[in-house]
Amino acid sequence: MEFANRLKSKIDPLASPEECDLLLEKILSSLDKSLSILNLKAVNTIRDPFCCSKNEGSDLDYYSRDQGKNMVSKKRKLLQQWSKQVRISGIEGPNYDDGYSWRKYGMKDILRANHPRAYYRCTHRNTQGCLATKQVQKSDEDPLFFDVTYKGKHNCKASQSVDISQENQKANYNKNQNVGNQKVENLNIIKEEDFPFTPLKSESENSQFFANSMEPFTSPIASESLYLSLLPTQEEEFELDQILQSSKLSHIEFSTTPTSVINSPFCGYLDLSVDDQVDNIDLSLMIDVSEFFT
DNA sequence: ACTATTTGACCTTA
DNA sequence: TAAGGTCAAATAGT
Repeated sequence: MEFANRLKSKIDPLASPEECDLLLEKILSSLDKSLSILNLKAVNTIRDPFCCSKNEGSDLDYYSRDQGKNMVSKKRKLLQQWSKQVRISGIEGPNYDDGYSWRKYGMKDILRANHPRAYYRCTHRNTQGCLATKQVQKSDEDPLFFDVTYKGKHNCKASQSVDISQENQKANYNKNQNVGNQKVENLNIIKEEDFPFTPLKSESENSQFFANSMEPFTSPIASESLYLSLLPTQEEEFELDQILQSSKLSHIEFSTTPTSVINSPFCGYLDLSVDDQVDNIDLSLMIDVSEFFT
């Protein structure tokens, strides 16, 4: 606001274009940072339990075909549903390993979407009756991103075939070795709404999260690492709140809505494991988001 | 031979 | 009725 007011006062024939450009740049930078702070707050709004439990247990009339093609009225329970967005820039593409084995059973062009949606079900559906499914669709905004929607929980025993702690070790090794871009499998989960599976121990210990789409926050280090289940721990969330509620920030007011945040391409987590990234945020900004988007 | 994927047809849902 | 979701025969891969 301050920069904008300054710019406003400069709009006269005497103001130099360079001066105005500088102020414009500062305003744009502030907007970026503001959105980053909103992303932090989105962590809490996205994880509102209601958003994931609303479908659970609700009965719905439907008709299913029996062997004789007769239509039979039945009740069914809608499966619990989760969604997350995955950024993939490596060779794995949408077939990245999330620890479960999936069988592709369909592909569909979606209206007003540039990329088809792929349908997967758990490999153990027939053998163990596991009803978990997932849908994968390349993002329209950024071809490096995939929207993944999980439906139903795994009840199969043969799941989680991948030792994720080993994967994390490998990722940390790559990070420490400062491996270049070539031939490194990159997988960044940048948005997650209640991961459908019980996080493994190594995941909660290593939980790291970072903002997506915000170039200043997509560090080269993070983009070369493998992250799985990036929800912040309770301690980290508490830490976030502490930062946001510190004296420096006591005047900040957030007025976001979950929907707008979730739909924002900037929605994501900030990687708290990289301290200087947090330092990059100018937390002294005052934001009233309701005015921000009107 | 067995398993996984592709893809057009069919079914369900709103 | 259109769009999304699933089925299953054909095909590909091992």
